Amino acid sequence: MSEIEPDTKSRILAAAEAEFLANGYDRARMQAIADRAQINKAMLHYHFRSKDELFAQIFRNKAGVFFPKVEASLREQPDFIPFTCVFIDTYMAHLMANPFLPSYLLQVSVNHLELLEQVAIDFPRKFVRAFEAACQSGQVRPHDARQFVVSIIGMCVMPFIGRNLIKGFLALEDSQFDELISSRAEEIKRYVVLLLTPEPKESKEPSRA
Amino acid sequence: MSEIEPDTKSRILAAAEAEFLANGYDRARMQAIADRAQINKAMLHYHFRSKDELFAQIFRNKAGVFFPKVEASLREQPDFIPFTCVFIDTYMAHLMANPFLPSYLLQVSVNHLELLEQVAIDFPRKFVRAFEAACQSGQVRPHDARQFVVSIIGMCVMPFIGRNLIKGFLALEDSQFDELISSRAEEIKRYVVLLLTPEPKESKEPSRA
DNA sequence: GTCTATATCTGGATAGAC
DNA sequence: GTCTATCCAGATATAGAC
Repeated sequence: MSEIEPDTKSRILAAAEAEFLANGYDRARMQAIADRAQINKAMLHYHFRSKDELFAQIFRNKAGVFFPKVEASLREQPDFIPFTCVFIDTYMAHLMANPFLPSYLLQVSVNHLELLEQVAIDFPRKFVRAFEAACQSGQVRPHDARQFVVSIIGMCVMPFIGRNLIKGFLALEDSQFDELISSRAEEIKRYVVLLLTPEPKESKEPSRA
Repeated sequence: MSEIEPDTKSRILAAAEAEFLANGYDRARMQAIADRAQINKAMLHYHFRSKDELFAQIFRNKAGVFFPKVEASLREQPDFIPFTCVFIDTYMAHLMANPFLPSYLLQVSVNHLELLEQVAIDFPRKFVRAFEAACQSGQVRPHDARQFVVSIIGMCVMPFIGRNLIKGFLALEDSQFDELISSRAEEIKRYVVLLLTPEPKESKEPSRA
């Protein structure tokens, strides 16, 4: 009408995003998306050929923004530890802004693996290389880089994919849970610093037999 | 025949477990389960009323074994850190024996939340309480217990729910990935020890031999 | 208990008028 | 571009013979 309503296509995208987020790909219903967008089911197929295509479009949009932004935080820096801390802040900020992404990625990794390949994501490997360099230069405590990456990702991502589970297990209210998420970056950085900081050289302590 | 083949019902259960693991609840097909069990589709409905019922049965079985076992590792112990290490070993061992469970739990937490409530799982809260006690007694470095729990779970569970993702991101072969999983418990325990060990007040040696 | 055949239902996709 | 009506495949579930 006269309102500055977003055009149909973007309404559909927003509606689909919400529906996919709420229910996951398999349980998401084209009808429900149409309802959310307040249009007819046929319009979905007019603008996007299929459910698959619709999902792929959204995923590409999101991933195309997300990964470059995260990767931008990976600019070379002299010190690896603060560099990692920046990465964690960036990563968590983007997750909080796009809390659906981890679940999407899991979906994709099971149902639409080919989509992943279209999005070049080499920053994990870059990270691993940077980590290994830092290990050798003695900047960080010697450590398996891949284990470290898995730990970081796991700690960051867990609250987003396991929201219901965690809330249930720990008997948390929504507000408590959101609070937990918002202080999560600090928590993870604490781990990182503790884990990576090399033991003082001349120490009297036995270097963990 | 004359072989000591398991009876139909258990064959179905095993087949269904495999199918649910491979494809998740939504993409699991009753026909595929029947094929795996080498019986007819109708038999599934004879022994278990519906797909939902079949899933629920499996879940209850598994959860009924898993949680008590894990909980058993939570016997009171004098020192909280070794106690946590034992917990991690137990937890990871059970995950490796039941690699589908984390994905199941996620499924359930989205689609079948009511199933979770049937399985009494109060060990996370017990753990939190034990943790807080240890904090106050100065046995461990002061710390947010719930954040800690989320971190542990995330680190343990990540490789099981994100197998494809991790393999893709880090460009790992199956063998490398399995190796990563099998040394994972050690990795996590290293984090735990570093994080929980109180800073040496003045002493020359941290109380860990 | 086990099968074959079939009913039923759901949901993605298309045809065609406007 | 938008709608109504419809198709059709795929999947769960049931009927009923053996």
